[in-house]
Amino acid sequence: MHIKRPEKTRPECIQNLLALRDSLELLGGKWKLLIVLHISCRPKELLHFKKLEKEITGISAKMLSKELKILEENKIVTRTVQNTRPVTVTYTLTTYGQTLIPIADALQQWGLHHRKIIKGK
Amino acid sequence: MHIKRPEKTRPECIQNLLALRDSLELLGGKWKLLIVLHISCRPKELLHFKKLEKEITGISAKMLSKELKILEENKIVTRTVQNTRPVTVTYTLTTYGQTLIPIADALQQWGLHHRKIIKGK
DNA sequence: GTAACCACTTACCTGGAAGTAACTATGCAT
DNA sequence: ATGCATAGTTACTTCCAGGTAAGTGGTTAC
Repeated sequence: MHIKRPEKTRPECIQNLLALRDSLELLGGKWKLLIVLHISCRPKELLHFKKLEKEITGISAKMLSKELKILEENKIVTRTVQNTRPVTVTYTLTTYGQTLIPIADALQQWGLHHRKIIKGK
Repeated sequence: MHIKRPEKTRPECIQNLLALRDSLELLGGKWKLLIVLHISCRPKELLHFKKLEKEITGISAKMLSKELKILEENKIVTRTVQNTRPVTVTYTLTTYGQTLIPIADALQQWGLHHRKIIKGK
């Protein structure tokens, strides 16, 4: 008699869809992962507020400020005031925030591939 | 003499931020990754439109229909009309769509962890 | 013939995401 | 005292993702 293979239903993954909702709620917007990836990619000299604003094409000071505040509240970035003149503020990823890098990278790679599939077609 | 270590700036990743924007534009909404994960987790019998609508808590027929259409246009899901009475329509992930599963899983895991860090605190 | 089921679609509406522009506060330079 | 730089904030506005509710078209069951 033929033993039925279990359907590959991955039941474990369904239980915690709330977790995916949480992630999407926090990170699903237009800017947050972009900011995280930017910070992860840049040398220290480019992590000032003004530099980020210039380098992240299209973002406004208002959005950058707002998003950074949320990221800070969620322990993803650290805000550090430097005693330069005029004062500058640098933003860096926390160790915890660095756990987002593989995810952002993966999404980026996927997007790169997707371009070829969809737009290159 | 001490040899200076290169800053870990990962310059390669900055070039293609457009790709991340693309991914976020397509997948950054409230429902798409949730739908993908749902389809990936469910046995065939639960992949009908009506079943999906019931199982994905909070989604409306309108949103489900709209999102599935976009996913189909992007070659992520396949729409199959079954000749049952009344006709049912099943949605499955394409091979290409399956490349999103690791990403959705990773985001889900991250969200699970994040709950503990932020809300459990 | 009417009621029920499936798979949507259409019309209408609203809250919040996001944009623009101007403004604040602080300190330095000339 | 005027101008410039950093790091934001505030006020005003627009737009659209997403919600609600009702309707459509096809088929079967009674």
